[in-house]
Amino acid sequence: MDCDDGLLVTQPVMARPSNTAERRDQIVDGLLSVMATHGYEGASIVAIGKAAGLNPALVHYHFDSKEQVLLALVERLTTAVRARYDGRGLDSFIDAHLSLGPGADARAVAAWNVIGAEALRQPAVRTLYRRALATTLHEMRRLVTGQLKAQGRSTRNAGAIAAALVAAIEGSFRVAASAPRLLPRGFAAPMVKRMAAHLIRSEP
Amino acid sequence: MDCDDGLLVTQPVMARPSNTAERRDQIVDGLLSVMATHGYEGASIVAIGKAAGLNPALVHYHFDSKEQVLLALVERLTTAVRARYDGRGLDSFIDAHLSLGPGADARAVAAWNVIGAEALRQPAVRTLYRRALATTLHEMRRLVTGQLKAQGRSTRNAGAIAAALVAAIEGSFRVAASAPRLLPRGFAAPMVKRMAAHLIRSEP
Amino acid sequence: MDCDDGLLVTQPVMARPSNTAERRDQIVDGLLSVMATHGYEGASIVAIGKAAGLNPALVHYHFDSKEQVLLALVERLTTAVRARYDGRGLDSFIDAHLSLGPGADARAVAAWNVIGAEALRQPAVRTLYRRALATTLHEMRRLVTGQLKAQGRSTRNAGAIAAALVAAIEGSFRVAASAPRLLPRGFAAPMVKRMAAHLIRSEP
Amino acid sequence: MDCDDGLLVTQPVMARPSNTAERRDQIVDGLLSVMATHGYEGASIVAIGKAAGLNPALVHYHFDSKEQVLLALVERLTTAVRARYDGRGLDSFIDAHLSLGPGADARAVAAWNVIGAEALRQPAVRTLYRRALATTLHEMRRLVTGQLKAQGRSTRNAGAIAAALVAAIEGSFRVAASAPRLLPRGFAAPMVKRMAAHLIRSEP
DNA sequence: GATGAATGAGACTTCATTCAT
DNA sequence: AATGAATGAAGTCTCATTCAT
Repeated sequence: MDCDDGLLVTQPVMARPSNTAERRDQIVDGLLSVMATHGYEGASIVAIGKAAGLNPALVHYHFDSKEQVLLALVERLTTAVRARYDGRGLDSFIDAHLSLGPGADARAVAAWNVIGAEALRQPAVRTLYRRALATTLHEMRRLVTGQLKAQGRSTRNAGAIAAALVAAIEGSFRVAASAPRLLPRGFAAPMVKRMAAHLIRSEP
Repeated sequence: MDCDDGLLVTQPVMARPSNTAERRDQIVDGLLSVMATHGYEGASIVAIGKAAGLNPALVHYHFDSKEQVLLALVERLTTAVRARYDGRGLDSFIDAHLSLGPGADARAVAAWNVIGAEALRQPAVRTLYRRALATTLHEMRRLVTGQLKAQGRSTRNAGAIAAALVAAIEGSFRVAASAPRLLPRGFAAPMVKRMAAHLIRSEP
Repeated sequence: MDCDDGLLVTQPVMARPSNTAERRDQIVDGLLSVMATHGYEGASIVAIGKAAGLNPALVHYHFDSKEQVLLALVERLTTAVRARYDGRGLDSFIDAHLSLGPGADARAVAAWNVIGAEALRQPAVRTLYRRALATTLHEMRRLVTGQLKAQGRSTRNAGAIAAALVAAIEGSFRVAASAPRLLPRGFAAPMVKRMAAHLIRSEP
Repeated sequence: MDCDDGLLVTQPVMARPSNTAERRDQIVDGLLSVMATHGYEGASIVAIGKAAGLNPALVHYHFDSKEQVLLALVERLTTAVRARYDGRGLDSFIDAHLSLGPGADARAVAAWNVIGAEALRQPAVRTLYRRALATTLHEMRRLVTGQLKAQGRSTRNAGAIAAALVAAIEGSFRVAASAPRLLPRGFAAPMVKRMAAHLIRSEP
């Protein structure tokens, strides 16, 4: 039988199991909810706490600042998109972004718009947001170039085509979040995929 | 002793000529500038005043509230787009929105994104923003339907095509405002026009 | 009769006379009072406002931050001492610091102690506090050296003598503020002057 | 199975040997360190814990409140001075306070200043601080009176002389803590001893 | 019209303290 | 004894708005 003589007792036993990961998730989710419906200005710490079902002061126990919560949310959203993409080509990539399947989340779409606006104000957010856009643009261009080459076409306009497709995706979020009732249901993914096909096919 | 030279006879004697219209313009322009660079949260009354070169207290002399300034800005932006459209068809409509000519205003593009986000929080803004989107969608659909008919095609998908084109326009704003250096210069208008042509031509 | 044609009307008339100087004085005085009795931690903005008879929010209208108020107080105290010194020699210098005359202010004495402690925490306070000490030390040394020379004595120890005298002065504040009832009234100035005379006279 | 080797038989079986005394010392030392460099405001429980190398929550296990830690520190400092005094006369008493020997501790000097300021705010601290001052004053007066009598002089001014000497001691702390580089090294003890000798010798 | 001052509400954040493991 | 989590109070500061000149 092991006899602990107390010499290593200073940092043992994990007196209380940590639930930080879980709580952080809750809080980020609270921010997501509030932001999707009330914008970033409306997302006060108190509101976040309420949405998360937690005491507002806990937010600052698990995050250093409100900005950190927002950054965590940005990462969650970008990670989620990446997770939906299975690497199987342009159409799949578009679908992953427009999230037509069960992963669809209206809150995420609305929040993404708010983040785009908040990127103006908070340099750290801007950095993450731009990085996300850059990553998307880069991958889109790679996929477009691939298809162009496969069809023996010029890749001169690959950049512009990729940019236009990303714009169409981002714009679909915008429009969908702001005026959901004005739009045909599920118009986005098929249309963007058609756009992609046409733009590629019409290159020389 | 009368110092008024009498040219402005509709004003009561001794009164200064009203400069309200001019001041309101200055203030709205101040909001536009600040919002484009610091978001709506960063657009305090003091900041607006500074950007407008006016004493901040004047803002509340000429507007009842900060929200009123924002509404005036929304109207100015939508009016400007409408003014650029000469009514000569789909391409002209797209150009008017993507404002490639001398009317281009990076501030307006950025501000429009912020307004889209702020629409979540302020019902009055939401109303104007949705109305602007609805107007654009409606006109776009009219133009698309016109071209489809002119080419003897089905108009069943006119709504989805219009929505996709508007999304591409709005998305171009978004992407352009957030990551101007990642994009080919002036990619937007030609690409969206190509998209429009292809989508229409591929309808049965 | 002068007829103002309105061209220079943009920044005229001083619509409302500024009372900032007066208010700032009130606020600094409020801090002085609170700090003397409740230390710096007890000097919340609300407490300062109450002591000054002003709305607490006004503090931030007239000062950028609480630290600025403290800095203004430090400057007021050092200026007051300098103002009491008429430049007439060592004894006069000592009297100016120990403020035996009508300029005496128990609050200032207590506050000076608190400032000395707060200098540890706030670099800006530390800078001012040290500068004040340095100025006093420098002048004290000049005066001591003058007397030593006048008496044909070595000035080798002038620095140590000056330091000891300044220490005695500062210590008198400390002791007086903390235990006023334990001390003989008005003991400080005569004793420090006697110390000065003796230390000088006993140099070789 | 018993792991306790039985050496600490006064403890209940299986219990850890108490380390409370040691932990309390660590915590008091943590406060001393933090307070010397960051003042009392900067001495949060977290900061104390970090300085002590302990989990912050332990502070409240070993002390009822933060104030109790401060009181323990005050007692430690006063006890230390008393311990350095060997009861052999005025010079020895002065040396004990100015702690020129190996007992010197810059942290203690700085902390003592902070305690003097904090005495304004916390009645319990004030009590201890005043008691310490009173004890020092009382002993100093006893020593001064003794020397005066031994030299056949009037003891009328003994109180003022003692007060001035205590002031010089306390002031040396102040000045030393705030502007160490402006002062001749080790100036304090010799100068105060010289002051004492002169003041006594010049009494009638 | 113009402007300095004033105010009440509310934001984020820190912190001593208590609780639960 | 030790430690992660939780909480309520309070602090500084910002801001839209109103007031007074």
